[in-house]
Amino acid sequence: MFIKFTVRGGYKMSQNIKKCPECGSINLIVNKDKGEVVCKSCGLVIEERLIDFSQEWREFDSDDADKRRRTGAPMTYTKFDRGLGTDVGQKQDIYKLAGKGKNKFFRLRKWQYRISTAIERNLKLALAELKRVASYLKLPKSVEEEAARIYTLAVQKGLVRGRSMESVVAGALYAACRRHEVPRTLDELSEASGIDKKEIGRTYRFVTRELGIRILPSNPIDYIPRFASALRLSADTQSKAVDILEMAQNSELTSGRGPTGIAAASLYVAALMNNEKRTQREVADIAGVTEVTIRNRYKELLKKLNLKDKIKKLKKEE
DNA sequence: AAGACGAAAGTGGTTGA
DNA sequence: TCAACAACTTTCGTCTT
Repeated sequence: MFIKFTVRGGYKMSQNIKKCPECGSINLIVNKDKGEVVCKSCGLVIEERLIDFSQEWREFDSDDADKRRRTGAPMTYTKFDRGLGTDVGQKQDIYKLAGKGKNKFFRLRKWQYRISTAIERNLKLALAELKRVASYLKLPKSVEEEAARIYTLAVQKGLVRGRSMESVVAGALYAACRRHEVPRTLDELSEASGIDKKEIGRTYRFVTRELGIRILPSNPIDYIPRFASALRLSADTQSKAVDILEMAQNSELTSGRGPTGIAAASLYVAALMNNEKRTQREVADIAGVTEVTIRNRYKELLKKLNLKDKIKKLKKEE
């Protein structure tokens, strides 16, 4: 006989059990509920924990789906109730009720409204704002989700009190970006959310400290691709900049310095070497630092990495 | 004339007493 | 809580291309 089971993905596998290995009988019973294959003659359990991967139902229309599906939408922090909330009815349901039923219905709705506590209402607003800023910055969904989680925790700990909701949202987003290694500068967040840069930094520090979120110092390399594309530099220059950055990190030029400044400087050098020169001002604007900072970093890079000779060589070759 | 460079003074945040 | 401090910025004058 064949015991057929379907593996996820639709791949079908059949296991060929023909007869009982003990008594040789071909009289086998498959008990799907228990997941067993038993020999009818001698009672030997040939196979236990048989797994049936197939769905035991199929859905042909949305009615079937409603009746048979046992799971709902995925849980998400980007909805104020994590996507798990239920509403008491929509208007169209009223017509199915009459008299007493109608009254009950309105009562329930009213109560549900009241039960929405201040926290939930705050979350609702805040998550809308979060969504707006995240999409403005074109942040990936995972970051948005993380930021929502951080914000939710912050609200639960009462950290929003005395601070503006928007600034906490911005702080949570900033933290989420850092954790997911898609750093945005404070300036960018400031522009997107309309909150003062200092304020975002303050709440960011406060929230991460209070929630005990550990955040690694952001890696300058993470900034390279974004800056490079904003400056329309070639992929070659980009990888060169990363090389330079790695060399800089090895000679401990990077510690204690602002990561954006270093990223900007190595991009500037890489562009120079690849004959795709950008002015210091251009790079500085994109990276959100001043020319002076780039100059300082640039100077250090040349000195420590002996790039000066290389640049000179390149120039002579031209 | 634009860009690069450097000096000097100012800013906001951290650290250590 | 305050002063010292490091990193970064702003501003401005000078030099180079």
